[in-house]
Amino acid sequence: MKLSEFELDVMQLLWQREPCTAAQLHEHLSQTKKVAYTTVKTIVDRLEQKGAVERAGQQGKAIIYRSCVDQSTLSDQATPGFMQRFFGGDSRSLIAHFIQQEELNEEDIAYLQSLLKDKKQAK
Amino acid sequence: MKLSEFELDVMQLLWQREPCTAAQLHEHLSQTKKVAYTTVKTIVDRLEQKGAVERAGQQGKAIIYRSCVDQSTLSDQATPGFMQRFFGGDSRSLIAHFIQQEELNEEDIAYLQSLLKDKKQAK
DNA sequence: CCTTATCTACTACATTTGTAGAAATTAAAA
DNA sequence: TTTTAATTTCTACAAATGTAGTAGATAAGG
Repeated sequence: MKLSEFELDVMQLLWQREPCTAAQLHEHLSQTKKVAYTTVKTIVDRLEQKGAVERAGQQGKAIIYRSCVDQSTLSDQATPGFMQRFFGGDSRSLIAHFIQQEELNEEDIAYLQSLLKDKKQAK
Repeated sequence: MKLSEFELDVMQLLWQREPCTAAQLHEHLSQTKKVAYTTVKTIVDRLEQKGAVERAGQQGKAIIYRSCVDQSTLSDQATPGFMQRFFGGDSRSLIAHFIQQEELNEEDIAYLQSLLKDKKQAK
């Protein structure tokens, strides 16, 4: 399943607070970005058409939506293309990039170290 | 600078073998994907318009191109959006995902471990 | 020098994406 | 029950994207 950037922004919100209505999604998106309610609703409709979202009931006249794909499924799909296009397919340099650029606390670091250790063991 | 997927595919090739002509790019892309020469040339033209690529001479009647943005600049720009959209902005889970999903040899693992150690030290 | 194969430049078009208004509907309020 | 305010549906449209054809230019070969 291929979703656009805006569609993913909506999915992101939905994953965090589902089930919810288009109005609620609009509410939260508005905090970051000036956007009309109908624009958000259009995106939700497209997500429904693509089968990423489904109706989970009503609340007054408003439709309650819920996701029907999960984040990990989509990130699994997107990951190879991203790695190829921005890091020439070199997973090591991608991981290195993130380790160096991103904020990580001691606990995060310890966790990632343990993952690497496991990875090594598994060989 | 915002480039499309196909544009990035061409950039990727260019970074690996620049400077080169549109015909050479087409040659390599053809190995993976059925695509007309003029399609590739159109993408190169658009990249030139966007200022991602420039002319670096001629070879017969063919134009030789060279990139004028580098991979790290573009990946730095793309990274936050990708992390947000596919991992809810959680860099730790993104890195974890890649460590677990991707193929890494012992040397890669050692390298990444040293980066984490540095990261910890720097605190 | 003329022909030709190749390359560029220009144009075209369907689809997707971001964006939102207008019209129709309906739950809720009065 | 009638009005109203919020929602859904439908429609629209510009820009970006993937895709490629056509026409014109030109280097290279004969």
